[in-house]
Amino acid sequence: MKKPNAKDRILETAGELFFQRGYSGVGINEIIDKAGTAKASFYQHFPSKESLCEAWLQDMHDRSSVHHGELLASGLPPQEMAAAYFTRLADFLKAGDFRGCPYSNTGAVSDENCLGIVKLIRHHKESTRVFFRKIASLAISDPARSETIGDRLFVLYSGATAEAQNLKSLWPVEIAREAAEELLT
Amino acid sequence: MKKPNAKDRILETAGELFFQRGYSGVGINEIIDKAGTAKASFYQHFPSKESLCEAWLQDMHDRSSVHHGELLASGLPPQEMAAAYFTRLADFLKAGDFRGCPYSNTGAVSDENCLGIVKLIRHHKESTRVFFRKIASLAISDPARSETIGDRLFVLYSGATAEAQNLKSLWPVEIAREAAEELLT
DNA sequence: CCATAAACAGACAGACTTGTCTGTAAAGTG
DNA sequence: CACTTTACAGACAAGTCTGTCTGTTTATGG
Repeated sequence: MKKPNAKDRILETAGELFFQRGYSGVGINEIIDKAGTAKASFYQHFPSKESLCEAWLQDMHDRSSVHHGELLASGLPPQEMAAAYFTRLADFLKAGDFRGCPYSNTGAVSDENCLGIVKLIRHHKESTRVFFRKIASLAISDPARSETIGDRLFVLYSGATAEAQNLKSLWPVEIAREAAEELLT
Repeated sequence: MKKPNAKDRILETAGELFFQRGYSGVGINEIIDKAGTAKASFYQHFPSKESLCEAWLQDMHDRSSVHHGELLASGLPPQEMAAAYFTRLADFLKAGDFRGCPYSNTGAVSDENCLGIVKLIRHHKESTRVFFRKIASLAISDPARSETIGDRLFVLYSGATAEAQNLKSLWPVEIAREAAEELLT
């Protein structure tokens, strides 16, 4: 009988629900019901729904940073690094019922006065861009060219995620993976 | 003093608002207020908010089909065709305050029981994919290869649109345009 | 044992949502 | 003029949402 504290349960439950149905599609009441906490407990830990969303995005970003770091430290050749990344992306999308990128999905519904959320999305995306640039720099010696290729990998990754969601299919990820491997040759 | 009929005013107003703030971020009341119609008039033309959204998506799809057809019939060499497409995409995003792809944004907030909306999104995306495949077929003789390149153009286009929205910047579109030109060489 | 902190339950306010309803006014058509 | 279509105005229902509040229970440390 695992029973983490209320804050962790809320964060985990909210994460699943936000991911599955989107930030605007989930209400506080459902979150606390599914997490088994009282509303007062929720507002003791999070001042608002928006701040809960920020905590969720931050949490995911930290996890993905770890993953990026591990992959970069793996010593794999860059093509295989990219291939491993896209393979893992495919697994992630399939497991999540093709719900796409949580950051992009959240950005699509948060207006510009959600400053904290917008900033977290931007920060994560920029950090992902840097990750791809690092992969590219392992395969391409010319710095300017490697930055360009890294950015292309980033755009491919984003498009693959978005269209896998729209089309509920994995072929965009396969296409992106192949393209990435060719770019890194 | 132009005064189109109520249905057209509703459709136009809703289109602007949906695009700017997302399907779930705009209510019927605001739409009819800004369109200057009564609620009863709205429900005389559209059985629900969802059907209004479908009409909007269909309307945009029809317009983009015309644009795709014109570009394909322009007689331009494929690289220039793609370049023109991405240039126009950049203009569109800039003019729309980097609100990204209306279809993807709508898909991010419509659950799976919005069957009509989901179908329209898929249809538009598949049709855009076909458009890029046609461009690729003008540059690449091998059919299998040209389909692959077309799909890559499609993924690049999607990623460029999504990340221009997230980062509020045009560089993803520039990157995608350059990559597209290289793919078609 | 007792005090303090944390989480519980749940009513409530106030503002929003979509959609229905009644009734009125204007415009076009015979 | 009479009739029909179209649109107007706006109250209303029934439900949702976030956030606040009061009060009770449970657990933990001294």
